[in-house]
Amino acid sequence: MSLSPTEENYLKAIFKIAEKEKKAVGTNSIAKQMDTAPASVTDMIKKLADKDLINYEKYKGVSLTPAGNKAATNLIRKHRLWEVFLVNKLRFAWHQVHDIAEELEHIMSDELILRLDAFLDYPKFDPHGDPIPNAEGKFTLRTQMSLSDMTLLQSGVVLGVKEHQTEFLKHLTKLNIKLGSEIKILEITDFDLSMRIHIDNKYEEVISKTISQNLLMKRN
Amino acid sequence: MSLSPTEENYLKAIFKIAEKEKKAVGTNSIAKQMDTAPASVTDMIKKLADKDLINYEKYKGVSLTPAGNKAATNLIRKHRLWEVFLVNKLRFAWHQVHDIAEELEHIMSDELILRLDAFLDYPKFDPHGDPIPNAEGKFTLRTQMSLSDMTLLQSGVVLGVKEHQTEFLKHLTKLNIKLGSEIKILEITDFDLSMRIHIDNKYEEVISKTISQNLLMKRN
DNA sequence: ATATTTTTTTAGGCTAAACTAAATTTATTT
DNA sequence: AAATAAATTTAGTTTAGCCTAAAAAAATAT
Repeated sequence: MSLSPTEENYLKAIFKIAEKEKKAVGTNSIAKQMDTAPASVTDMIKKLADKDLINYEKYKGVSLTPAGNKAATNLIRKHRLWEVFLVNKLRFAWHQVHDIAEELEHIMSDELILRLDAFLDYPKFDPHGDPIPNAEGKFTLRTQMSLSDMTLLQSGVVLGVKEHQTEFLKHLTKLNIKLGSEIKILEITDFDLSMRIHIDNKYEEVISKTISQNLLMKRN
Repeated sequence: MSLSPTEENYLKAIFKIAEKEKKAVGTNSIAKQMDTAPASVTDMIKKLADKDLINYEKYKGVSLTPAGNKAATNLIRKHRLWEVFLVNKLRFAWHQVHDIAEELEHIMSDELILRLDAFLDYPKFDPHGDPIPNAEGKFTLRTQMSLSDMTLLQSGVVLGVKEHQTEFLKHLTKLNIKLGSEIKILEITDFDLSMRIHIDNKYEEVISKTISQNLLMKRN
C-alpha cells in the first residue's frame, strides 16, 4: 500500500511529537506541527487508522503502529540522506537544505535511496548532527549534552543542533561554529547564563543561554 | 507565479506534441499523451490559458506562449539533468531512470538545479542522447540521422535513441549497443530491411528495421 | 450540399485534503 | 460538584483534478 505525501507528512509529524512527549499524541499538537486546522487532522487521523498506521480512539489521541513507525522513520531516513547529498555533494550551507529535502523525501523509489546511501558512503548523521535511521528504522545513539549543561572551563566538540531554524544556523555560521568545532567555556555570567567561549582555540565569542541550550556536545 | 506538478506536466505534453506536429495541438492528442479523458484536458487548458501559458481558442487547439515554453523547457531541463545524475553518479542503467526523473523534475528549487548542473559538469546531453536545454531554454543542435537511413558499408557513432521504452533500451544493452558505440552496416536484407551490423568492431548482430529506425547516428 | 463521423466542449459528479462554525467530550477551576 | 475552559469531533463547504454522458462544433464522406 502506498502513501500520499500528505499522509507521510502526518506520520512524520506524529513521530516527531511522540519523540518528545511520551504519551498519546493529541489532535491539536498535530494541527500545530502540520500548520492545519484541528478538524483536518481528525479527518486524516481516521484515514490513517483505517490503514492501520496509527492506533486511534476518539478523544484519546493517537500513536504509531509498527507499520506507521516504519513509514515515518523511512521518511526521516530519506530526508536526512538528501540533506547529506545537498550539503556534501552540492555544497549547500546547512541552513539551506531543509525545505528542499522536504520535497525530495517524497520521491518514491527504494532503489534510489539504496544507491544514494551508497553514493554518500552510508552516512550515520545528517548535516545538523541528527542520526540517519538505517533501512530497518534503527537510529544510531550517542551520548550528548547541551552546551548549557556543561560547566566552567570544560570543553567539548559540537555534535549537532537542537534548533533547525535558518536564522539560528546562520548565526552559528557567523560565529564560526560548525559540526566538529571544539568549544571551551571561558566564563559563565550568573545573571543570564550567557557564556564566553573559545571556538577551535581561535575565536572568542559570547553566546546567550538560548544558543548554548541548542548546541549538542560531546564532552572532552 | 508557481505551477503545480500537474500543470507542468500538461505544458510538457503540449511541448512534446508541438515538437512533432507543426500545427496547433488538439485536445485529443494531449489527452492521449497525458492518459486522461479529453474533458479533463479542456478543463486544464482553460486554466493554463487564464495564466497566459498557452494560446487557446475554443475548438482550435492550443500553442505555448513564451512563458509556457519557458516553463516546459525548464521542466525538460530538470528531467534530463536528473537523468544524468542517476546514470553518471548513482550508476543506474539508462532504462531505469525515466520514472524517477519524472518525479524529481518537479522539485522546485532553482538553486538546486544550478548546483546540480555544476556538479554534473554542465552536461549538454542526457543518457539517451537527448539535448539538455540551457537555463534560457536553448537546445544544442547536432546533425544526426537514423541508422535506417544509412547505407551498406557506411559506419557511424550512436548519438542517441528515438524510442525510450524500457524494453527497447534493455534490448540495446543486450546487443552491446550504447551511446558512443561505433556501428558499421555489413549487410541489408531487401525483404524486411533488417541489417547485419558490426558493433565496436567486436560484436556482429542482426537488427530489425524497427531498431535501426530508432538509433540516431553521426555518420563517420 | 447533406449526412456521418470525429473532435471538442459542457454539464454534472466524485475524491482528497483542506477549511469554518457548531456541537460534543474531556479537563480544569472554583 | 457545578461551572468554565480547552480539546476534539461533526457537519457542511471549497478547490484541484479527475471522470462519464450528452451536446455542440468541425471535419470528412457520400
